[in-house]
Amino acid sequence: MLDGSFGFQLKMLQMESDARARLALQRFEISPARVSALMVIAANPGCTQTRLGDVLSVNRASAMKLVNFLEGRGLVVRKQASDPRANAVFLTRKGVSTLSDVTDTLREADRATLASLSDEEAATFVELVRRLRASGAASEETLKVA
Amino acid sequence: MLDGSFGFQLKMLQMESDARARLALQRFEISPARVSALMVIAANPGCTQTRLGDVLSVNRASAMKLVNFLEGRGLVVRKQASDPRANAVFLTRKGVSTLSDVTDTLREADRATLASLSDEEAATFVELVRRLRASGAASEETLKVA
DNA sequence: TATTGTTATACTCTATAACTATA
DNA sequence: TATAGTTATAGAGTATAACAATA
Repeated sequence: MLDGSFGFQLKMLQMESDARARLALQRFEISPARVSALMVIAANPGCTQTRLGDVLSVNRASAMKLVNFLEGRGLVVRKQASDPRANAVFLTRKGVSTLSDVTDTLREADRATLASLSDEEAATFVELVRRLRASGAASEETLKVA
Repeated sequence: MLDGSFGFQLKMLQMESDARARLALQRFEISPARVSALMVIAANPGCTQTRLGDVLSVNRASAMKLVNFLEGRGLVVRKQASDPRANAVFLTRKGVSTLSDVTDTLREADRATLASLSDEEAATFVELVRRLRASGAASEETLKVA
């Protein structure tokens, strides 16, 4: 069976990782993507929806839907930003505790994904992903054109 | 800015890789996913649509749409399989030559994705992805439940 | 003039379920 | 009964375009 291009291998691995995370998050009734949004808001208290979208690489309209969902769940709130055009988004108390539980669950899922590697190999892999991400972010404007 | 969970980092990296591949494939007017299907058929001449779907982790209906597209482009043909219920899918002459061009293009895109790593690091990364994929395939039935 | 949030709409990819024809 | 292909339909996720309020 063909191994295919590296891009394909990477995609299949990511899908595997996502499926594992989705399964682990079932009891919280939340998707991995929505947890990511929650994480970004937690790390950037009071961020605008547009800024959230930038970090997640989705547009304003999509970022708004994420916030709508999280707000509907009582995990985040919209407050008035210094610029009255913008919303400042914050985690609620419930959002903080939910994120804590969910983070533990995701950590386990990540561990399962990397289970076939030694501790050293896994650390190397995580570090290389981090570096590739860091360098890729620089050329993101170029790619956005696509 | 939050680095987020490993799964999130992996997803962002994959999206970056996919966007790059999509951009590079623009002149062929074909998506990375459809090229992957073409690659699988090339490596498995005469494979059924169901088998194609298994390898790509999509169901029969989705695999059929991929074959419809590739057939419409004249890149593959459906022939009668030994089991008359099934189709045997093959690359056409045009499919072979297109795949060759497209493969070169994708190789460049992959190189660009890994450009920030040294040759040794890139080799390590590719190898670790391959191993993670190989081990994950074993537990695929479990994940499909999700 | 540019930007934020919003709304409505559409597109892509995939899944599900039902049907047919074979095994 | 089980499976391959097909078809129609639905869902998730995202994008685009236009609008109001504000900078």
